[in-house]
Amino acid sequence: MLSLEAIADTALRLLDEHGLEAMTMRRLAEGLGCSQSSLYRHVRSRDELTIIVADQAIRLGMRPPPPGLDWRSEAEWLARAFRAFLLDHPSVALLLRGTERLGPNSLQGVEVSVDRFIGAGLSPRHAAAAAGALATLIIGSVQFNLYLDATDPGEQQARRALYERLDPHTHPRMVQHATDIAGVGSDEEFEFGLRMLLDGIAVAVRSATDPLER
Amino acid sequence: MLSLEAIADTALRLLDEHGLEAMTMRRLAEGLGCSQSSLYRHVRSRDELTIIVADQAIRLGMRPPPPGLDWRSEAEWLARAFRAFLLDHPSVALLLRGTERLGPNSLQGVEVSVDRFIGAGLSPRHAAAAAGALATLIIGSVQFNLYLDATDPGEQQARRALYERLDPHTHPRMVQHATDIAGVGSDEEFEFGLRMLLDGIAVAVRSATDPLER
DNA sequence: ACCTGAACACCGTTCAAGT
DNA sequence: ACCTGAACACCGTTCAAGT
Repeated sequence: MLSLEAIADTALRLLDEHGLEAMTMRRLAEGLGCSQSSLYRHVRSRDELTIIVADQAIRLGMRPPPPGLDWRSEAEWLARAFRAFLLDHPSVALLLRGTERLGPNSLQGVEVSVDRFIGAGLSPRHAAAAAGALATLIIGSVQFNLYLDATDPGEQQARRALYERLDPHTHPRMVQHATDIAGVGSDEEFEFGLRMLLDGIAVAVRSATDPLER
Repeated sequence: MLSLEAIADTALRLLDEHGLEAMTMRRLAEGLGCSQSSLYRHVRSRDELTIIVADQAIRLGMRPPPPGLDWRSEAEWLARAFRAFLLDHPSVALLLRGTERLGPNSLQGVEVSVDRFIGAGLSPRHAAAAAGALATLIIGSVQFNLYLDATDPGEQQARRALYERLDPHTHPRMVQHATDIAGVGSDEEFEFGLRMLLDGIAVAVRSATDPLER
């Protein structure tokens, strides 16, 4: 017997095992042992399905952080946990386009983020903006590095070679610092971006909570 | 007579006028007055085409900033200019997945960003990471808000209504601050994120250039 | 050597026809 | 009332056949 949950589960399995292009209505029906047309009884369209699957994935990717952390450590913990989940399920990252923003689990994520930033001392508007910027950084950093594995020395080497072969007149920095730049993987980029963003938020928190500023 | 440039131009036109789903090999061939198969003479696959188009779009989106700006003002200028370009060509944002990273124009963008951050005082590794984080924020902020126009009062109102109707037990902040949170559009989110990120980078710049730290 | 019509193996979606 | 086979209107890609 067909249910929305069963459809979402099978879709996630197809995604993980065979990638985004395998998440078709035909293969979904085959995996569930029903006809393609039956799927449309539970889902308006493939687009709607991807929104449901994305929201479901967000539920799976959100893990409660250990208690007792300050706002910054907790933000780091949540950000790293969700990023790790996406790295484990790379095709899921391709589904996250903002369209799933209003799903129940996404809303739960916004609630948690906004609550913590308000707790830290930000205004509701700033808290919402900070939560959005953080989510953008997490999801974007996975999405924009999906097919680049900088930990693979072969790929790193290939990038370095490409940079070194550029015209030193038009790309002096790339040529000069080819090894350094090629060596910056998505982990390092993410951790640096996270630190910068949270440093900036810390500045905002201080100026919001500093009695001299009020 | 068919050329890669003509193909990329027509693809961009299709994207702008009719969206991503219109960028098909068939419609491309029709627009160019050639057969579908001819396209494969210039392009290995549709995937390769999207990479070429993405890189071409990056060229169009990069405008030289006015001279004389300090590193931070220049970063803001470049970020806003590229974001404005993407908002003008929303479907282009859907193409940017990191796969285009090694195209000639993307490499030019990395060169410029890295050069400025090194000029500000960051190490090459940090400069590369900062450039990557900034690009992620710009592109992600457009991508994750593509179908949400928060300046549209109807949509803002709908979001507020949705937040207000949530269970106050599980979503206290969303209910309590529904108006505030619904009112934060992608512009505000982007500007806040940009400020936070650059504040954080400013901290790194100070600690890298401060003689006491060396 | 260059080009392409037609075909192949897929898609998402619909709907008349079945039970 | 519920389900689905078959069809429709598309895809990307290939390749034998033409010039």
